[in-house]
Amino acid sequence: MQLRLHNSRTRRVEDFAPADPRRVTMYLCGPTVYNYVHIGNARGPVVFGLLVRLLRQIYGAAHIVYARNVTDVDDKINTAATESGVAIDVITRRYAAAYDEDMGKLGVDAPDVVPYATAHIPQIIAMCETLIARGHAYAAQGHVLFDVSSYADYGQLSGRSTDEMIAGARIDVAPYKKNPADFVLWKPSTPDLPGWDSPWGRGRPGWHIECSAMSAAHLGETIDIHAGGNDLIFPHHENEVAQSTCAHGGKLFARFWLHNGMLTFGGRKMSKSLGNTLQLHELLQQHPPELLRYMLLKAHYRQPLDWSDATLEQARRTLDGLYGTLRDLADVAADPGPAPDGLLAALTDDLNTPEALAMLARLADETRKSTNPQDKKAAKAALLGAGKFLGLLQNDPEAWFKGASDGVDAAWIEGLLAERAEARKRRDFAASDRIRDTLAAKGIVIEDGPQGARWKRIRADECAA
RNA sequence: GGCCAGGUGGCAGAGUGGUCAUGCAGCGGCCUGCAAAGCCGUGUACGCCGGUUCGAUUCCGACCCUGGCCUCCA
Repeated sequence: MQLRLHNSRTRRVEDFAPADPRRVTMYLCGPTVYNYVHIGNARGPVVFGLLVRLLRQIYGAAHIVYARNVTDVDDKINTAATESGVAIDVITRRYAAAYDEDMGKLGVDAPDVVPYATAHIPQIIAMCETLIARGHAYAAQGHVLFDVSSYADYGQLSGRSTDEMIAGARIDVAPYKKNPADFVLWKPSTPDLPGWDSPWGRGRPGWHIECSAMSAAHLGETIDIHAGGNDLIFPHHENEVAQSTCAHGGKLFARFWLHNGMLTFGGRKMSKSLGNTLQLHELLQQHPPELLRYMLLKAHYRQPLDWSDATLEQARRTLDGLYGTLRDLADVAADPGPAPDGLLAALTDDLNTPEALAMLARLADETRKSTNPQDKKAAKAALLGAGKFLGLLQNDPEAWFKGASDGVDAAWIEGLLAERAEARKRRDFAASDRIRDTLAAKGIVIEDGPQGARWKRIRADECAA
């Protein structure tokens, strides 16, 4: 099955083949750990994490090296530390740990390597020195700046010319810059802020050089796939290309560039500066993690994806349907099978998760409709296998419907159900319906079946309807 | 203003040069004491205007609109 991926570098969907199938390398720009991330920040790790799962399936897990960095030196971290009066390393450790934990809840597999910027200062300094030695960077007043005019292809990835950038530069042009578009590789630090000794005095790295240095350190000079949000194309990825290519004697930096679309909220990009963010950490306390994951896979990764209560509710009902199938067929013994070919076909087609999700619906339908026990079991195994690959449908169906304990006692429910069963046996439907109403008032819905009644929780907003 | 995406049925969201996405919601029916769940059935969808074509939602061009980037940003 040929993997096809949209390459931002060529702006086309292309057949993917790694430079070396025994060592497939991929890098994703990870978080800056100064606070909890918002749900939009989770889209990249989730969708590209799924791509890594696919790569591991195709090439073998032992042949994939996937790095997702942590930026733990940054102005925003310093600001957060100053404002909260908490030490910088406490801040970075706290939010890096929270990030790992929350990603785990979202079903994101751990990367093979998680490089920290502060653990790569020597490599960063060395890369700066190389760039200076090769005439691509210069030192000025304790800074090291990349000389944009030294790299003819600057602007190619983002599709802009250097002239335009200079003409339309809204950035403050520092007096020590040769060219307004030159960007910082290294900058001086003050005694109260994190800093490292360097040939240019005590300082700290600029953001862009960190990713170049870390990807080179762990993945080599040319990597197969570099992924990130499309808001990073310029300047971050453009600068990475410039730094890495120039430091490595013109070698291609990333063969495939993958960019995910933005998550929007109220029609605008979810971002801290706009103030329209929903914290992943909080959402995980309010909703099943799987529901959040489903939401992030619902649209194709390059499309914008709008988050709203309405779409969240739709997604929940869709998952209710799938779990309803699994609950109805709880007595069919089946373990998750291998990922079905159709699922892999959808995913190898530039990670078409909507098609993959449509397939879950078809498999669920097939599972219900199968009359032959063998077919039924096979269909359920396929459904569970497809779900497992996507990181979905692995919970106990009863638990999905009954939810976490939220104040309604299960024993009390069971007692009322027993009472109601007696009433129905007497054909005392008035009493029976009274009990149903009592439970409905608590958000419990009864479903009568051949094996007796079962129940599920619904959300408060459905009670009235 | 420049660069880059995108506009699909009530909603979400794939896809395709000429019979089907899929899900949610709705409607009709079956089942049920009544419901719920499930089942069956159900919808002249492809921003606008031209062009190419036997035929375009799908290709080409113009236009309108939306979003992203151009400054930290997944």
